[in-house]
Formats: sequence, structure tokens, C-alpha cells
Amino acid sequence: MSETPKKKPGTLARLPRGFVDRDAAEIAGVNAMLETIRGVYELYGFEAVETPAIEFTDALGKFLPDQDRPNEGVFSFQDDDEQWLSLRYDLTAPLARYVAEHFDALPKPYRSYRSGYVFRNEKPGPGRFRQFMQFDADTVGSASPAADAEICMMAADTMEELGIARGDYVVRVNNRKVLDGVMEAIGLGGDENAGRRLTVLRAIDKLDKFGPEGVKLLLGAGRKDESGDFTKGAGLDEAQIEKLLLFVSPSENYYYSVPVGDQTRLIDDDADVEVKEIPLLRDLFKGDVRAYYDSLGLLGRWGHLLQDSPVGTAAVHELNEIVSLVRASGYGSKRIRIDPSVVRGLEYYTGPVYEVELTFPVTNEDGLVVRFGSVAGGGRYDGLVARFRGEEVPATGFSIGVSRLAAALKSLGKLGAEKPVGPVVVLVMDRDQVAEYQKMVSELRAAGIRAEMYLGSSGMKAQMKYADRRNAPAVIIQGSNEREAGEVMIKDLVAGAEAAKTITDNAEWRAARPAQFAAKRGELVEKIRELLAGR
RNA sequence: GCAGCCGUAGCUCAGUUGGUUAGAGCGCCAGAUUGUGGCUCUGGAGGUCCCCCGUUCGAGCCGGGGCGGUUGUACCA
Repeated sequence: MSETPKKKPGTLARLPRGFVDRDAAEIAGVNAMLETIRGVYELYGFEAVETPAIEFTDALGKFLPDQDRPNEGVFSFQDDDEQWLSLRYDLTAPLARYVAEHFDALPKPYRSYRSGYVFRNEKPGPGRFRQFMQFDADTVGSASPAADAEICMMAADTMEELGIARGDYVVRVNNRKVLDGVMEAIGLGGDENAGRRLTVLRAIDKLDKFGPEGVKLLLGAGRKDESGDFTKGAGLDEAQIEKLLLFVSPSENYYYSVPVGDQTRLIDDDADVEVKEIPLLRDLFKGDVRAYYDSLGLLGRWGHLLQDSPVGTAAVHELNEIVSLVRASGYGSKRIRIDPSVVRGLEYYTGPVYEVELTFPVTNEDGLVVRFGSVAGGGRYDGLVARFRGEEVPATGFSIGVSRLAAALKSLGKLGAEKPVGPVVVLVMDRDQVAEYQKMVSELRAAGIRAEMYLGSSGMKAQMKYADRRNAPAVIIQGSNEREAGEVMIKDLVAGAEAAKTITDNAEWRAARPAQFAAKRGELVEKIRELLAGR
């Protein structure tokens, strides 16, 4: 007795960082979300296909892990036969493997969708986890910008089906080849400048985060963050920076151009009216380059700036086609727009890239207002399947970050974050009557009503607390009194809680026993059904 | 990875110039109430003061190192 009982050391109940448990409310909410997304994709004619969570490491397009840091970025391990395997870090690379493996049997173009967990071995942050869910849709085997346009429209539809209002999100579109063309134009072409091009692209990607001033620093000498840490810049000169910023500065005018006869006409994005012809405009603004570009809108400006670059010109044409396709279907610039700051995945994208951004302020768990930013993204990856086959296979697709989007929907109140209604609980009043209680449960279950018998060993008060905690709609009480009368006592917990709000006195509370009624034992199922139907 | 801030009960946090047995609120469990959720009251359980080393007669507090968390930044297939 004198000895204090030492607590056994035991195993620490803890989760590695970047991983989360999901409770019933969360699962229900996300499942509803997945069903909604699936509905939109099916409507667009996409079909389901799934691949496993583990692939050969090289199939994911990842270099083999080196000895010292085999898990840098990707969770990897060696199989019995010493081949390297990895947990997938996205759903696109595995799809490319799938398509390549079943190429002859698949209809092409091949539209498919899939959802699942992906894994990244990196530092987690707010809204960033090491295991998270993605929902992808891809079209493989079509090089047409119509395939890209379709994905963008589907992305917009998905957001609205999920309850995000028009104007609270935007699908931003860019083209990797446009960026390549610009690099060339400022003298950053060629293999020897590959490293600097990367730095420049990354700087442009930060445009909406740091603004033009911050990007200017990153393109030049470098930038210091608020903790005092310094990020080295791209080291461009004033003229190059000026040109780049002119190129990527957003335009108030969302025009796109359509050929009419041998002329090109500008069409206003939203109003869908013809504006003016380019040759006229060029004369009008002679001498004022900025004003001229502004009047052209983004695509007009780009077309002009890139007129000497074949790649850039082709890219602008692609964007023009995407825009005119989505406009023709009624998707205005509030929903889908060209945005110069979209860079994305620096590795495998080869053409149009897109990103879905939420534009409304989100209040996080700590009550702070944060910009939520990107919840989905994708683009064209014509080279990915080619890694498995000799020939290039054009493909485009996008990926929704389900976990992130779920958090945003929760903040909007569009995700059922309510605790799901629990089962009807049959209390155990007398231990020797367990068989009878179990029979009640069976009758309810046979009638399709969620029900359970209390399986613990505590007294009635604890059983009531249990039912409360389960969010049970009702409990069934049968003690000796009721049993002798051939009855059961049914207590409506929701109505009871409501009634109790006005009772402050303890004696009254105990005497009142609100919202409960006796029913004949034979009418149990019927009465419960009525009670639940009243909800 | 780099930089800043922070680690005391399940949670949120007090804790004096370094000094006896480390506290509060909330939550949890039980009783008041033979068989009724809430309120109230009473009682109870719950601590490696993140870890290790050092300084000291003495460390939750001071010093060094590590680990963990968080924020910014980098990376993001």
C-alpha cells in the first residue's frame, strides 16, 4: 500500500506530424463532397479508374532514392527483391503508368477520374498534410485545347455544385509555353540559363503572394522575409525586370481575339461584344505603349510581345482558343480567366496550366481570417506517358485538393460538420433482461432504424449521458414497472433537451421527466418510427 | 532546409530575485438524486514542469545541447 503504483511506461499514443485522424462528422462531410464531385465528372462523361497507393519508384518519375536520404519528399522502401517502391505522391503519374500499360485496350481520347490518398514526406503546415486526398480528372489522347477548355469548365461547375458561389472562386489559366517565350524574349533562352529561368518562374508564381514589389526583389537581388531570412534573387537587370513585369501585370480588360475574314477582332470577355480591330488600335496609341497594351487586354498584349517567338505565338493562340471556347459556353471571366501569375508544376507541364482559387476570406480554426488560395490545379502534360512508351501521348488533367477544399467548405458552412445523428439506445435497466433488450434492438434494426443496446456496465444516469454523447435521437427504458405493464418508456432526447432549457430547479427537473411517454411493447417500432419521422 | 517564437494536468494557462508537498478555470469520474441528460453543491482521479547534461546546498525558473510544436521563408512532382 505504501508504494505508489508506478504508471507503466507504455507506448506513447501519438500520431506522426502531418497526419490526421478523421471522426464521424468529418468522414460524412467529405463523403458527401466526393459524391458531388463524382456527379459532375460523370456528367462530363468521365469514367472511374483507380490505381494502388504504391508504385515502383521509377514509375512515379522520381529518381531512385540515394543512400543517405532515401525518403526525401517521397515515402520509399525496398521490396523483397530489392526493387524500390514508393507511396504515390499524386494521382497523375500513376495514371500515366496505367494508360501506358493498358494503352491498346483504352478508348482514346480517354476521360477518367479517381480519388484517393496521396503521400508526401515533407514539412507539414496549416492545410498541408503528409497524407491527403486528391480528386483527379484527366483526358489522355487529345492535343486539342478543347480538352483543356473542358477541364476548366468542369472545374468551375464542380465548385458551384459544392456550394461555392460564382465570384467566390476563379479558374485561372496560363500557358507554360507563353512563359518560355517570354524568357527567350528577355535573353534567358538556351540550356545555360535553365537555372535562372526556374528562379524567374518561381518569382512570378509569387505575384499574388508578395505583389509586384516583392517579385521585383526576387527577380533582382533578393528578398528578406519577416523573420529576417534572405532569399537570393534571379539577378536580372532593370530592363529585363521591367519587361517581365509588363508582361505579367494583370489587365483590367479581359479581351480575346477571333479571326474575322483576314482581320482579327477583339471581343470583350464578359459583355461578349466586339470591341475594335487591332490595326486601328495600334495607330491610335502610337507612342503610348502601356495604354496600347491595356487597351489590347492581356492576350493582345502577349500576342504583340511574343510575335517573334513561334512557340509563344502558338501558345497565345491556344489560350485564345480556350477562352473563346469557354466564352461560347457562357463561362465569363468571373469564372475562367487568363492569369499571368499561374506557373505551377515546373517539371512536367508542357502547355496550358490552370488553378482554381478561392477568392473569399476564410476564417480558420483560430478565428483568423486567411486567404485560402489554390484548392485545385492542373495542366497539360504531353510528355508524361511518353516515359513509358516511345511516342508522345497528349494529356491534360487537374486535381482537386479534397482535404483543403473541405476545410474551406467548412468555413463556408457548406460542409455538413454536424455530428451525425446516433442510434436509438436501449437502456439496460435489469441485467437479467438483456435478452429482451436485445430483442427490441433487433426489431428496430429489422425495421431499418439504427439502434443499439447499451453495452457498458454503468448505471442509468451514465447510460443517459452515453446516449446524449452518441447524439441519440431517443432512448428506450424498460424497468420492472414498465415490464409488468407490458410497456416501454420512450424518451425523446431532442425534445427533452428543448424542454429542459426552461427548468432551473433541480426537484422540478427530476419530477418533470420531459418529453417521454409510455407505449405498448408491441408498438415500439411504430412509435419510434413516428418519433423519427417528426424530425 | 533556413530563420523567428514557444514547450507546466485531457484543454486553456498562472507560477514571485532560484527555496518546503507545483496551482486555477474548463473537461473527466462519483455522490447528493432506489430509475432520467441540464443547473447547483460536495468529493475524486489526473503531472517525467519536453528530454539530457551542466551551474547550485537547492532548478519549473539560470546555461549548453537535443527533441517537439508553431509562424515566416524555401521547396512543392
